[in-house]
Amino acid sequence: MNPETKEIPNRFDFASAAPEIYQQWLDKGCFNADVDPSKKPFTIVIPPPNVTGALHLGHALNNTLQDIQIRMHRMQGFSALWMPGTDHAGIATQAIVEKRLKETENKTRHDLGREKLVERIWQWKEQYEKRILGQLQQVGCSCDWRRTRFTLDPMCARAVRSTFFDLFSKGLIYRGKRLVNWDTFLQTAVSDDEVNPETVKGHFWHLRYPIVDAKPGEPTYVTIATTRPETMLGDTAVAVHPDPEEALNKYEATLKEKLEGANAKDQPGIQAQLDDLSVRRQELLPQLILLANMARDGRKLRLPLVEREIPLVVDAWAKPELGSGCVKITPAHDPNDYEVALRCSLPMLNIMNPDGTVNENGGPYAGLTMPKARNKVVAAMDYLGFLEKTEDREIELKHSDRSKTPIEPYLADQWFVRMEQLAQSAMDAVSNGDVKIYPARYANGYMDWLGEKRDWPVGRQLWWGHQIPIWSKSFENVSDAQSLKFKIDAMPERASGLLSVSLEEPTTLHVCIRDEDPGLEAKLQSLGLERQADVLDTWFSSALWPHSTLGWPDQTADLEYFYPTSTLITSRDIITLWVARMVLMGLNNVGKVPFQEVFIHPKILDGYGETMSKSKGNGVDPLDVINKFGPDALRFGLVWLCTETQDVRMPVQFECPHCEALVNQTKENRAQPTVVCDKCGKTFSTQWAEAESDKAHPKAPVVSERFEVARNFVNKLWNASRFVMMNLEGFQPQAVDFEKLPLEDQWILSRLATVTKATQTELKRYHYAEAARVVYDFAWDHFCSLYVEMAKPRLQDPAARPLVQQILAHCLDSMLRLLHPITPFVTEAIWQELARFAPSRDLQSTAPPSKWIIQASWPTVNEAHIRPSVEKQFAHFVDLVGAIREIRSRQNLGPKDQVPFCVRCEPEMEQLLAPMSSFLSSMAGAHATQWSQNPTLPSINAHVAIDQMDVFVDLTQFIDVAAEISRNEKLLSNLMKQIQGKEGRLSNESFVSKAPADIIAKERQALEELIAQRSVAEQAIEKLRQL
RNA sequence: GGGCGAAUAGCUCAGUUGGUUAGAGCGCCACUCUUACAAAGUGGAUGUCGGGGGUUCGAGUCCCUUUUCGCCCA
Repeated sequence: MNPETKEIPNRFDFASAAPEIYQQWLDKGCFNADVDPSKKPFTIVIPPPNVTGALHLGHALNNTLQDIQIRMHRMQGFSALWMPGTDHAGIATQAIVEKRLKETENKTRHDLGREKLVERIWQWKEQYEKRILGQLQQVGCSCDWRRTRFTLDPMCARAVRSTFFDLFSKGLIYRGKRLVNWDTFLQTAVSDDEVNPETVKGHFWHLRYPIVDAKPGEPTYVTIATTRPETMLGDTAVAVHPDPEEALNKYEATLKEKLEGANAKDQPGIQAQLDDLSVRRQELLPQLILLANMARDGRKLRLPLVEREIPLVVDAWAKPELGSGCVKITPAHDPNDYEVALRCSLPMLNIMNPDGTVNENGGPYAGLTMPKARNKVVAAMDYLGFLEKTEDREIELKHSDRSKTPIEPYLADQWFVRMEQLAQSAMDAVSNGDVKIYPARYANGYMDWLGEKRDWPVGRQLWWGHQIPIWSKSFENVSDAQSLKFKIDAMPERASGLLSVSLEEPTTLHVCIRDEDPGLEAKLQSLGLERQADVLDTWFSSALWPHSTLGWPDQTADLEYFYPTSTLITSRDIITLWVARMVLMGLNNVGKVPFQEVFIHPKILDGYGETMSKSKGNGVDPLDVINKFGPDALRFGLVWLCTETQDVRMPVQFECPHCEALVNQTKENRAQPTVVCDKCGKTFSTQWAEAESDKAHPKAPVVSERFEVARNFVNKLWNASRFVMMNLEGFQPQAVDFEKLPLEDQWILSRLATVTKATQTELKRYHYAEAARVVYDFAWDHFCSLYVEMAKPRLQDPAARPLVQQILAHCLDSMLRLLHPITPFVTEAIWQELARFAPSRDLQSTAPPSKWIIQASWPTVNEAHIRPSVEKQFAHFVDLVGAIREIRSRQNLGPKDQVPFCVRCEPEMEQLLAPMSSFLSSMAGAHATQWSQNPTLPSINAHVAIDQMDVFVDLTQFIDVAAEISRNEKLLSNLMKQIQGKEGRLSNESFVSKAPADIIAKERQALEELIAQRSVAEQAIEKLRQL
């Protein structure tokens, strides 16, 4: 043994090695990517993590996948830029800081004021950005850290201003009244994408509104039904269908059509609806027709409680087939009612304050929260006799994703981006292939969402974000507005394109400024214009990420060289919110798509198929995994599970801090503050521990045993390398003539070339798990279990030794390169060691490889080495070893017992395998006595039939008769089953007449072989029984 | 209600255009501390491919239907 190698420990000490290696990469500037005309660019922009908190396992997966592409392309000679950064995440971040403020200081944001709050959030950002970037570094991410950006930094801010100004000038940004989802807790509008419907228990209240001056024969009241009775305070009409009879006819027709097409199970339900319809026709229709006529006459209702007169109107929104056929209209608090109000020119009455209490329009109910107002309204209506009945009902209630509180629909001023053209451009980019989405099925959702072309509400009533760069003023009359507009149009900044102005009908003026310009802002303020308080939706700045980070709006060299980026790797839940918007903004701003490919990776779920989250207690912190298994195991483990079709399901365990046992996490124990270890019986605490008594127990990290496979693999790689290095003493690089190599060398080189090719192909098409599997099998099964085992005796032979050393060194070298993108630390550590023993080891070139594997070149595929015939021949050897090993095991032979065997085979096989006899001795503990077409069989033997060979192991010394009989019987029954199947198939006339000839021939041949094997087995049993 | 996806060994997952006896890792059983690795080695056991129909000489794979689960949208 080489004395030097004694120093190599038999475990990779990742805890001390990884940070050191990472620091060296940093110091050497290995991650830096610059414009280099001699290279092709390869660019990825990171999906910027939110600065709301620490990274979770999903981030670890996302970033590992990116790092693999970056490292591979860097090795392939690209100028590989990975652009890092974080996202300010408007609502989420502000919500967290506000929550903190409330908990620790019992203050609201209004106590602090805008400036102070924003200052606090910056502090939070600094803290978490540092933590997030640190985590990425521990995972091994090779980002160009010099370029780290933040969506709220000056560079991004400039891009946001330019974009906003451009869209505003093109008339693609406008302000309108829209019904928004109002979060009364955060006091901001949230987008449709940020609300979740939840089914809750509620009621359906039937209320009566009296008709003013009902004439004889007319009803004295109308009945309406609602799930939100408090909104009656804001009612401005009641609607009835203009032609109830026609509407019912239409409804009946659709029901009948549906009935015909329905299956037996659904039919009764539809029939019941039809029955209900005919009752309606008789009992309700005459009155609805009457009410429609009264509405046309301009008749009024008296709205109880607030005692307002409101009109009865006709509108098709009132469905005669539902409820009473009449519907209350609350334009300011319901999207459908809002549409009705527009059609019928009804007033819109807002009854809610931003904090979720009833405002002065609610009369006596002003100041109450909406739920309290509901109780009072219902009680009062009941008291007055206007409550007809109350039904229990399950209702879908929208909840804010951020605050988890119920949403109040609410009419407010909102800024919108007009999506018609922008959305179309992003759709075209995918349909014409400029942007390719993998896996392709995700293009559907992208297309459907963009296809709706819904205008994008971009304003948020927050303080944390890019403030909308618009100054506005409303006037009493049109002429005042016009005259100011004239004045502003005449300003020099207007002519130089720094300012744009638009008039919102009828009398509001909006001015947008392109750049941060305090002088100009002051000028506008002196004209009485005031800046909009709202900030932009977070996704507005994220949408610019691929070009804003490269310096746009300046035409920088970076932008020219690195844009469009090569690929975007992200998770499926933001395909619409983020990916689609990046495409349309890139096209609008730069005129080119932001990336050529998009890869959507799986989500990580826990063992129950639920998404991991801190609030459930099933989240796994990547750092816990790194501490236990190492960064390479974390990465390899994630990649190993990252398959095409399925989400990653990962059962989660607590690691007992007392005994290190893994305790399965259940839905019960993951919610407890303390858990008792089922191995050592001691108690440990979880993330929920708050009481001092609970906190006294040590906290258990949450990990997953899924990473054990990867940890073991890293260890295998480490030790295989250790073996190679231990045996490189006296190594001299030598030229190798492939054609003259022994079979085993040709074989491993053929495997290596094939695996190199496959790894590269699979990684390029984002089949990560497949790539990992290919290298894993090569390293473990082909290299370690076979080639290294065969190398052991050869290394003892002075004649063979130099060649074996050369092949070992070369294979290890290539394997390290192939694995480097997935497991960067351990490969770099081994690479450094290997250079001490074999500074130059390439088969083709004598030039020493790069000092750092991160900068080494990607292995090239040597097509000439790919030999299917060699691999087939070698398979015979592997079969033979397996056959003998099986007999040995069945006979319970000790490892030192050498058994003789003979083989019946053709001369070609003998030629092939006889030279490999020595390997059979070392690997199977067996020596061949004969290779022949007609060997003399040992008197007591165990027979195994393998492809083109009959192997007879001489058991004269060892036989365990019972074991051998039972082995043969089992074999026999297996053979019988197969023979039966084949005979059945071959006697089936239609198979013989219809199946292709080659398939039939194959079946026939297989049958013959099986029959031959059957008779051998039968004879063997017979013979054994006689002993 | 609409769309997408999944269901294969005890667990987590592969399975390319339909074609011998459906694979891997973990776990399990047995035997080995054999001088790279016990986080290892060798061998072994384990499946009505969710259910039901259909197409085909032949279906885990294609078609229809159904159940369950997950995600997205309304």
